[in-house]
Amino acid sequence: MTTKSGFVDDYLAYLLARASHLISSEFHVVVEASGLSLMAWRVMASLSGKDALSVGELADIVLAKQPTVTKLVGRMEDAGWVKRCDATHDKRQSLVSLTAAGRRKVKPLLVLAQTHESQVTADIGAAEVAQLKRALERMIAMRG
Amino acid sequence: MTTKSGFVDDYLAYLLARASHLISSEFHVVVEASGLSLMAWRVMASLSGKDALSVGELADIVLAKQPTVTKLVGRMEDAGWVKRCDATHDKRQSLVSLTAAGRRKVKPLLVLAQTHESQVTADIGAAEVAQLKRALERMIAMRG
DNA sequence: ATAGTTTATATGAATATTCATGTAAATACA
DNA sequence: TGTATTTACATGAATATTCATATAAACTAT
Repeated sequence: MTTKSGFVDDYLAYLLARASHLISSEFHVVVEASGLSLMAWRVMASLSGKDALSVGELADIVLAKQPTVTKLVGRMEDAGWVKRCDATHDKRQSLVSLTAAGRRKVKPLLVLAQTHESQVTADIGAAEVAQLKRALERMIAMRG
Repeated sequence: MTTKSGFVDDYLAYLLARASHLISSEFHVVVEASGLSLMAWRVMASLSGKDALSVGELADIVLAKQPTVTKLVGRMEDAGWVKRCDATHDKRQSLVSLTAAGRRKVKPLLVLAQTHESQVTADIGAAEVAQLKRALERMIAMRG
């Protein structure tokens, strides 16, 4: 059931939060089926492209606080999905990267994420989604 | 700094999460200045229009799990912002409503939220925001 | 009405997040 | 260069969230 509430209904911040939650939740089912948390998935997806990212960069990307990411990465390290190494140029930084096992783990999820997005796009309309993305990107670029 | 990452960059779920987080964070500063958590603000904003909402309805609206809301409402009750009463028709339900103090507390925030949204709209463009809202509403209506 | 099922909320234990702070490395500048 | 400041990360304590489950009320079908 989708309950409507007076104030929040037409409030941009709420519409964004609700739409985000909705889309994430759908894929969350797939993610959890593979034994990862939503946050762990975000970390691994973020690392997939790159060679490595610092804890601070990861925190920015996955929208969590630094201590949260430090501990999340610790758990993921224990699980064997990521590894850390100290940066050579800036020895304060802790660089996080996927292990071979991590890459194997996340690979099918990247495909499934694309599939999910394609389904959303099919439901809503390619033009509409493209427009929505542009609007979101502009918003992020402008205020981020 | 806004770090970009290969995969997540153009991923709809991520753009939504990032935009949502961005907008919420901006207003979060205002909310915290008044001594409320983001979740407490959501609850109080949701209750502002209505006479009362059940714990389940609130959980749906504020995008949290039911036990989370039960405990959040408990804390807010201790703080004096909301009160509970048992529903007459369905005695399983616990109906939550704002106290007089809660209404006084949230009233200025509702105004500030409008102000904030107006600022975002001014920055991004009224037409663009209207279009964005429509897209989000359709998405929510279709898949919610 | 009765038994079985579903639904709404509460609660304790486990887990995750956050705040405040500490440490060490980098940077600024006197 | 030496000292002050800032930055990046880690960590322990406090807080919040979630999972699993319990309870009680409402429905369903007989």
